[in-house]
Amino acid sequence: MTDTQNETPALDSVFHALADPTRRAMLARLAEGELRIGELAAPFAMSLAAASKHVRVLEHAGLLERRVAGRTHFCRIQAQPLQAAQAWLNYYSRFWRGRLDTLEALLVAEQEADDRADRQTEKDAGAAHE
Amino acid sequence: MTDTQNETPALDSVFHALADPTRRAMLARLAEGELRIGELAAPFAMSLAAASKHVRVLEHAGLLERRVAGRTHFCRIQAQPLQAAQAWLNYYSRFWRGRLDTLEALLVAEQEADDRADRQTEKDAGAAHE
DNA sequence: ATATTATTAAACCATATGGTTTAATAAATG
DNA sequence: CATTTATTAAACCATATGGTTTAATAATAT
Repeated sequence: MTDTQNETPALDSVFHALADPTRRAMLARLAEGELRIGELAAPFAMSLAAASKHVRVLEHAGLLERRVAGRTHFCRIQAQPLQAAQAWLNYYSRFWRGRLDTLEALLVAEQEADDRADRQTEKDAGAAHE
Repeated sequence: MTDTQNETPALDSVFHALADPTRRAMLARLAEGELRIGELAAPFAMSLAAASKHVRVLEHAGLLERRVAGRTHFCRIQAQPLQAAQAWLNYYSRFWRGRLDTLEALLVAEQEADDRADRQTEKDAGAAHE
């Protein structure tokens, strides 16, 4: 685990940005290509000003880059910061899965011990039979 | 893309829960095993009540399960909801990476076209020379 | 029975969030 | 130049967040 205190502000803002369905939908659309603020806002039942604020949240999280061309602002996704979030999730979910695996391994080991015991008794029974 | 509207409330609460460093640190510790609320709260410079609220946020996001034994509450991680978050991140970061790859492929293709053109003119020049 | 311990409830506070509406700014267009 | 278009700024509002402190609750321990 690299840290948990220094890379943290980025994670804060990235996870926070992702915690809103409007913003996730915006990112989803941006994955297909560059969009103007107006286009980005269009699908949502909210004022342009509100959408504009969501864009800024994404921008501050580093998930979106803005290119101003005249009076229109073009937005493109910048998914690099997602990697920190992914890394965090992967690390801890692996940790968790590891724990589950350990548990499962224990159960399997128990089961196998039982199986061996069963086979042994079968064999014994068979030997007695033969 | 499974949806973007129905699985969304879970994503909301999971990402929101993860957007706070205290809660991430709590999860990190829980990855190592079950802890009481008091133990979970100990490392943080905040009241027990505040920590207790963080625990509830994690609980509501489904990331933490509480087992009450007498007066003490034991918490264990329940990382299943992380998978939805992981899935979202993986899907879109792959999308993004795909786009980058496409862009890169275009640039490489252009470069190769240039190279071919260069080789051609070299060859022509060579032929003229010979 | 009384005290101690583990945790939540309640009331409160400052600040953040997600919206709105009404300007303001600045660029393209008739 | 006047107007329309694209976007943000500002002021405002309700509710949420992350804290605090001081009870309340309930289970142990003395």
